[in-house]
Amino acid sequence: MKIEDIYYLLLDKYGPQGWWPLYTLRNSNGRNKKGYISGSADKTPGLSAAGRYEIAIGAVLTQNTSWTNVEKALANLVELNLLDPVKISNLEQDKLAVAVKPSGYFNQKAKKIKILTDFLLDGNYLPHGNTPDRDDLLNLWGIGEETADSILLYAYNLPLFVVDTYTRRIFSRLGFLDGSEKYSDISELFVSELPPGSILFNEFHALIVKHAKEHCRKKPDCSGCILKSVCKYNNPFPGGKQEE
DNA sequence: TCCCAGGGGCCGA
DNA sequence: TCGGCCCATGGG
Repeated sequence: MKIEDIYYLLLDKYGPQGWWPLYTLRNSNGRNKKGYISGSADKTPGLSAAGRYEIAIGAVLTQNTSWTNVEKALANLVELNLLDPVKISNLEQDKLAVAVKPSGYFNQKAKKIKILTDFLLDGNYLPHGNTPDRDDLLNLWGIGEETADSILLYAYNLPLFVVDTYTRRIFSRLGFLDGSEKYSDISELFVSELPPGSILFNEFHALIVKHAKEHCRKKPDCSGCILKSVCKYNNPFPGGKQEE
C-alpha cells in the first residue's frame, strides 16, 4: 500500500471535498458570491481577491481550532461588514479581537490577522497573479509552516503539501510515519510519493481532514473505516504496543 | 467536569 | 534543536 493508494481509497469513499470551504460562498444563498469570479480559462472557478483574502485569514482563524468556531468568527466579520482587507487594516486590533472571539486565542489571532493583512496589501498579493513568497510568509509573526502552506495551496494553487495534526495522526497509525518527523520531512515524503500538482494536494489534504473527523479522531472510531484492513493501529504486530 | 479542535511563539536546557 | 508551556472559545 502506497500513499497514493490511500488517496484514491479516500477519494472513492468521500468524493471531492471542494476546498477551500469559503464562508461567503456557502452562505450566499446563490447571491453575492464574493469568493469567486466566473470564466477562468481552465473552466474551474477562479478565486477573486475577496476569496483569496478569506482563505488567508481563515487559515489563521483555524489554528488549533474547530472549523465551527472559525465560522462563527467569519460570520461576525461578515455581519460587521469587516471581511475586507482595507477595513481590517484600518480597524483597531482590540475591535478585531472581539469580532473573532468565538475562534479562541482571539488576542493572538487579531494580531496575526492584522500583520498578515498588511503584508498582503503592501505586497499587492490579493489580485490574481501576484503570489507571496513562502519564506516571506514564514517571517511574519503568527504564520508557521502549516498556515503558510495552506494559504499558498488553497489561495494561490501552489503545489505544496499541507501537514497538519490529522496528517501526522492518520499516517502514523497507518505506519508511514513514526510521529517524530519534522514538518519538512513529512511534506517532502508526500510530494515525492504523489503525482505532482496542486489539485491532488488540495484534494488529499481535504480528504485527510474529512477522514480524521469521520473516523481517525484522537480517540478513533474504527467501525466502518475503509483503511481498517491496512492500518497498523487496528492490526498491531504481535507483541506490538497499541497507541494510547 | 473534562476532553478536544485543521498551530505558533516563547523560553530554558 | 527540542520539549514544555501559554494562548481561549464552544461543543460533545
